[in-house]
Amino acid sequence: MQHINHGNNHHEMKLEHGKLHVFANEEIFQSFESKVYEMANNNLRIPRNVYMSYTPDAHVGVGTCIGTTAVWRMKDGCVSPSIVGVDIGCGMRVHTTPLHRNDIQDKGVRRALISAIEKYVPTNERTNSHYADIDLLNIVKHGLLGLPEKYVPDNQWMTHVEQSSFQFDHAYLENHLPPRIQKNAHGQLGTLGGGNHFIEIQYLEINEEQRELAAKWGLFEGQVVVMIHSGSRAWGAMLGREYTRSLKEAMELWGVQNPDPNLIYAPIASQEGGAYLNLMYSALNFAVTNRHMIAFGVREAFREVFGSALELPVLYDLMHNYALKEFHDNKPMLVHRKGATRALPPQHFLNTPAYRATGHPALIPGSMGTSSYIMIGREEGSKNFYSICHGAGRARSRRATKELVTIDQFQQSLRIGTEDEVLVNHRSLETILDECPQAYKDVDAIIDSIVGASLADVVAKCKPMAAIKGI
DNA sequence: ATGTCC
Repeated sequence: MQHINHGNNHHEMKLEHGKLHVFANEEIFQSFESKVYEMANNNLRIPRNVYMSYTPDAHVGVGTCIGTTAVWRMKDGCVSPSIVGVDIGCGMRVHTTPLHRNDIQDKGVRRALISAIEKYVPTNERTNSHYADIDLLNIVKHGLLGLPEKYVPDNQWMTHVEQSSFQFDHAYLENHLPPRIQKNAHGQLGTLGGGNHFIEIQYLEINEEQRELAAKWGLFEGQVVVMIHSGSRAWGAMLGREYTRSLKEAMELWGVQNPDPNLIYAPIASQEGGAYLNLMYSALNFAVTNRHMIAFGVREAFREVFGSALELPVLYDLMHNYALKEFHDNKPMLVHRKGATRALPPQHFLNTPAYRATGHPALIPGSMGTSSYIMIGREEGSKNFYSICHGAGRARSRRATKELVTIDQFQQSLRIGTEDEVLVNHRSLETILDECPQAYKDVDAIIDSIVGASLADVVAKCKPMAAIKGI
């Protein structure tokens, strides 16, 4: 495999079927196993790919590595459900509070917040939605624009998001809408889900060099913020599965060959490709609304503890599993991000108007017990279609983690029993052991890779004080 | 990721 080191944590790998760019510092670059290059090589066989890259958090996934940015032209390109990933529309959201970390240092206060959040945000609702007056069809068709006004505390909840609504041809939806999926999905609106999804209460450490920008964004040293990580729940998973099956059948019919049976794709212009894109947009609408409603519940919880005058403005909401039509060099491209986060620099036209001048906050979670980050994109990010990492990235499988790490070690990483303890909603850590920090790469090395590659800068570090997880 | 498999 021919390898060009461009310096600044930027590597170019010449694989059999095309070029792969890798953004990683030396330590992370050396840690990549050969399987991630095999996967890239299979992905590069998809016709007319114009760009493919890994961010430093890249690791093996189904069909495609998590941490992939892959681009095709709209006019003759392909769309791949495998490069979007199974949790369509999964993403991050941060709300600020007027509170200082000292206000919630008391463990009793933090426990009260955890209980209140659990009351308003079910982790795994299986009965009826709390929100009987929300019309699911309206949500999947129109995203945040489909919400009744009473669920929008302030107009900035509509404007401080990557995208509030995704438009698509609703005919595709109406033809593929099993009633069972509708019922399940409605019951899940505003619920957290399991796996790596979480709600964390954190406090900020502002990067001195970005103090001006932090202030513009309303951030201050020691500020309490709430970080939310969730996706499209069963809606995206079930429809995604259905469309993966239909694309697979189409590929067999067309005689398309790929060594990886889990790698699914179709031309954007094909009926099947178009149908998938339409489904995907409905899932993005569900996902952004789901995070909005989770935040709405978190706001209720904070008001229960601190009084009903308290407001929780949204800092930003953005996704890391999707395929978006974006203009790059004035040409319409389909940019797939699977475990990759858009980080646009100041003045870039793709910024949502509220963040046009400053660039938007790029929200990067760490793992339980470690720091998360609020970043700002740089001009140089154009070399990677403005993609940066989506988190620490898994270092080992759930199973391997459970075999390797003890409960004691997990407790230590949460600093249980100290002043610094990260309080967790679970009484036993056993059920979420596969989410311990030891399951993930070192997030600081991942961020170092991104900063060293000049893709983005750190605005604030977010230190965990309490974590709410599903199972 | 997902009422985790019909």
